[in-house]
Amino acid sequence: MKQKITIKAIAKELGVSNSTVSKALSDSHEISKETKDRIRAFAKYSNYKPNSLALQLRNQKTKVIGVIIPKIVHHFFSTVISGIENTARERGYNVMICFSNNSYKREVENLEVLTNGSVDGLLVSLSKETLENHESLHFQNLIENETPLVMFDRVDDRIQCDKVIVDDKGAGYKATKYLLDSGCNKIGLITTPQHITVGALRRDGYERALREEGIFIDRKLIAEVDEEKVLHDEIALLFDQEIDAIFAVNEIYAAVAIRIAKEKGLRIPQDVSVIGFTDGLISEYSSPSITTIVQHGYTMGKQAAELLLDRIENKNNIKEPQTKVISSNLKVRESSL
Amino acid sequence: MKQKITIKAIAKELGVSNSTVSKALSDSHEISKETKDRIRAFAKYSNYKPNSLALQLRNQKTKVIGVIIPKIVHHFFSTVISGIENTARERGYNVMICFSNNSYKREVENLEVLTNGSVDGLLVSLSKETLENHESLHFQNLIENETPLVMFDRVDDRIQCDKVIVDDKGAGYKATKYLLDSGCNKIGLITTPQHITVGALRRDGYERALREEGIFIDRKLIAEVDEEKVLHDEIALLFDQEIDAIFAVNEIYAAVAIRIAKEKGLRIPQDVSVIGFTDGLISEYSSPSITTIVQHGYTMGKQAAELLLDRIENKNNIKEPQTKVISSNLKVRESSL
DNA sequence: AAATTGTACGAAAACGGTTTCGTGTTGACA
DNA sequence: TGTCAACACGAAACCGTTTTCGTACAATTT
Repeated sequence: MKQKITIKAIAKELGVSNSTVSKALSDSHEISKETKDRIRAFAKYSNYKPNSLALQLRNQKTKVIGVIIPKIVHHFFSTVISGIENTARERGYNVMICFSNNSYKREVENLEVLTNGSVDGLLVSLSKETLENHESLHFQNLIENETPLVMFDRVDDRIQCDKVIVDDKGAGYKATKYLLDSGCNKIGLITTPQHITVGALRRDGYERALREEGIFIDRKLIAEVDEEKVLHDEIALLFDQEIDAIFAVNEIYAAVAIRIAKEKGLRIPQDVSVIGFTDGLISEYSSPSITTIVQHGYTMGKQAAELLLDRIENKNNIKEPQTKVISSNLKVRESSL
Repeated sequence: MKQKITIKAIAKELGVSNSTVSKALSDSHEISKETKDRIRAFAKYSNYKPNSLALQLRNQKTKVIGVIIPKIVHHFFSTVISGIENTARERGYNVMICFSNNSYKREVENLEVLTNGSVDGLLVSLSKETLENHESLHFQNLIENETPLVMFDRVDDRIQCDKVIVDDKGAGYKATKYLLDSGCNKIGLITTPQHITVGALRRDGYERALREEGIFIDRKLIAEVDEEKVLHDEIALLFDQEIDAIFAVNEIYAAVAIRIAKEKGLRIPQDVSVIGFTDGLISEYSSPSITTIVQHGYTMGKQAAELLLDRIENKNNIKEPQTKVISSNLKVRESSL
């Protein structure tokens, strides 16, 4: 890469001092019109652009926010990123994105790198490993440093920072209630292991809806699946029970459930209704299209970014961490009555 | 954010000079063991970490690569990003991601921001608008500056830089040939308008395969769809013709085609075979699952990043720009015979 | 005893900007 | 003619680090 032109070079070329050039370019009243014109013309001619590193060092701020997410190849997270990037850009910030790949070690590494002065604040969604092992001490340093930090979606309650989460419990309730209202009462649940907070919360909502109707919560109707390899088989077990509906905590589980139902000769939604979670392309384009809880990832990203930028710029000088809850709604499609 | 501890602060605290601290921390032989120990102990105690901005300015390199892509909420691009981030990380680089949102204006803006010294090189996939209007002059400056630049997937041949592309023509040929070999000969094509290079190339491959078999290329069997709103209707028109197979240049088009076929009471694949492009979640999880050309986005990202990092670090001092072609293969699933 | 070498550290420049604080020149005014 | 303000610009510090070079002192060699 060729050496870019600097203020020094301009100063030398035109026989003036650095300060004069700097002031001329920032339209200071201290500089005469003739000098300004001369300097500006030359700067434009030589395609001068201020070196942002130098500015960042001087101003002690980078106008960059760091983002750490579990993975990018994931429809929900990519919509969140989209929301983050958009609001950041609107407010003059850039984003630096890292992926923990659901590994604790990589999350810590990313944290190390990003907090060495290259970002003004952080947006984090915790990795699966971190959640499983309940190890979030690496964020404690940030809190002590008063580094602006906002967690979203996959958060740890023990860390005192701003948070943006989905009303998973409410959404689970909403989906289950819908199935109950449409006449189903043998509702299977396909969820994650309990340490994945979002899965656990959606399950809570499911159970609450059933209890309200006085329906016994049958463990046999609940499948906790984890490993992707045995996904199909584990879900198939559920169909050995007598069921008239399925609530799946993500769209892949829902799609697999539909496939199995078809294999068993069951009609959807006449024999089995299916509701998924996270409104992605699968839900929209498969046939039958899938009724889902839409999660508003874009909104989540937007709100998280706004919360962070307000902290960074100290807009509202609130001290206490706040938590925003994004409510989700049901989008009824073909897979439910 | 609290002021972090600096070398200066350590020096002052211990009554030594900056240079001594710096040297001690980098284990220079110039410093006595006792002094080193004293300084290191204090640095560790006070949780000292070098300010990366200062280092970047000093070393005239940021260890960051910039990425500009049309959009992130797109399975193929997110896999590419994944490949980029992984190889970058392995080689000690971070990535800064921007989205043009398919707008020329935003692409230029992003370029401006990223090339002001904050990145060592750029990875770009052109926006739709840029491709439509054939305006890629904003990249000419980069070439003149000798800024390391690699374009991938959506490239402009007129820009002299490294490129990584998919063998779209070959893939289109491969898909069509497969349909022909399986006994189909009235093959509909669902593609993009001609200015989208990838669509045009896949169409070329389609036409070549037909010509080789001496089959007349029927314009009525080719649907050029663009606006997402009328997607369904435009594709439906194709089914007014007599067809026994569909080749769609992306998976959404394929999914919509399957839906329409089902609506018309056609069985898949017995009555109509369908092949899509870009192996995403829809193809994998919908039922029937969709035969697709898999594009190896991860590999593309990886190769693009490697090409760029080699340029940046001047590994192989090749001068001429090179182009890598990623070949794609057909993944046969349920939607084809 | 003088010269050389080695050790251990400090001063200063450099990266590319901004900003504060002079300072020389001019013109107006008493 | 002396004083003062306004104007237009330059010197230098600063952001946090590395690195070159200089140097004081002690130890060794001649």
